Amino acid sequence: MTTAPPSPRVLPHPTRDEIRLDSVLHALSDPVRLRIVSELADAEAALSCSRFDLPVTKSTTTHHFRVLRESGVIQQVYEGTAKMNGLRREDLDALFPGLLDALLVAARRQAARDAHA
Amino acid sequence: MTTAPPSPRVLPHPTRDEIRLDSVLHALSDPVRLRIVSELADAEAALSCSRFDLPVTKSTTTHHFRVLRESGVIQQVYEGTAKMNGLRREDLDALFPGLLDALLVAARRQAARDAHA
DNA sequence: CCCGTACTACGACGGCTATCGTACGAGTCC
DNA sequence: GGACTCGTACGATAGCCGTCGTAGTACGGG
Repeated sequence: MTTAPPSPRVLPHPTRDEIRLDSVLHALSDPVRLRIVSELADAEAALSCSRFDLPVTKSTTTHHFRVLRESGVIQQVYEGTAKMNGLRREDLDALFPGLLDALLVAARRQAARDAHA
Repeated sequence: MTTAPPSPRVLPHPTRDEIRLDSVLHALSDPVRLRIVSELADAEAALSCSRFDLPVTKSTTTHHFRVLRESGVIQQVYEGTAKMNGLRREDLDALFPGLLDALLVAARRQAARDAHA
């Protein structure tokens, strides 16, 4: 058809220079997204979206992953039907040294406090 | 009078245990508030609200300071007509070691990038 | 006592956003 | 081709939030 058939199989990511601290913090200020990032960091490898057991529906999950991608926190690539997610650790460390690690430690501590409750 | 005379001169703060990472990150995800925290860290001493030159009205300023206080990021005490603000560095460092420093460095780097733009 | 300064309280408004359901497209496997 | 899985797009909804203006309170000084 006349309709341009733009294969939406490639996803837009911000370049390293386009990553903004405000956006990163906003992305991480949601409990669901913080949890995603924590699990991703523990995995040390790219995970498909469906590998996460989140307390929201699939629609909402898609939304959260997009927020993380558009803020530059994660990288997403299609692999067959699955979409693999990986932390953009290099970029984040280069831009904001120590921040990601501190955030991950903080998230772990908060989770521990919550468990003890 | 019969009216309980609750001197509103003392402000409610969360205890250290009540400080939540989600709330802290949310508080810091606003550019205005991040800027307040940066200036506060540079000052190394308590500052009155009016010491800040922010691009919002006084009403909004009050709002932002309240968010920071209620999330546990800053401490506020009245001193005459002024309200002095200080970072809760000890509490934050105890709860989330390294986080505040990493955030301050990140904020400084982001500001530098913005200036070069 | 009156005024000025510092900050607050309240209400309003517009915009963002987390959530969902449903309908759909892209790949894989039989 | 047909069915199944993974993920998307779109619309709707409800709640939160940043912003403001105005009116008001608390404190200190003349």
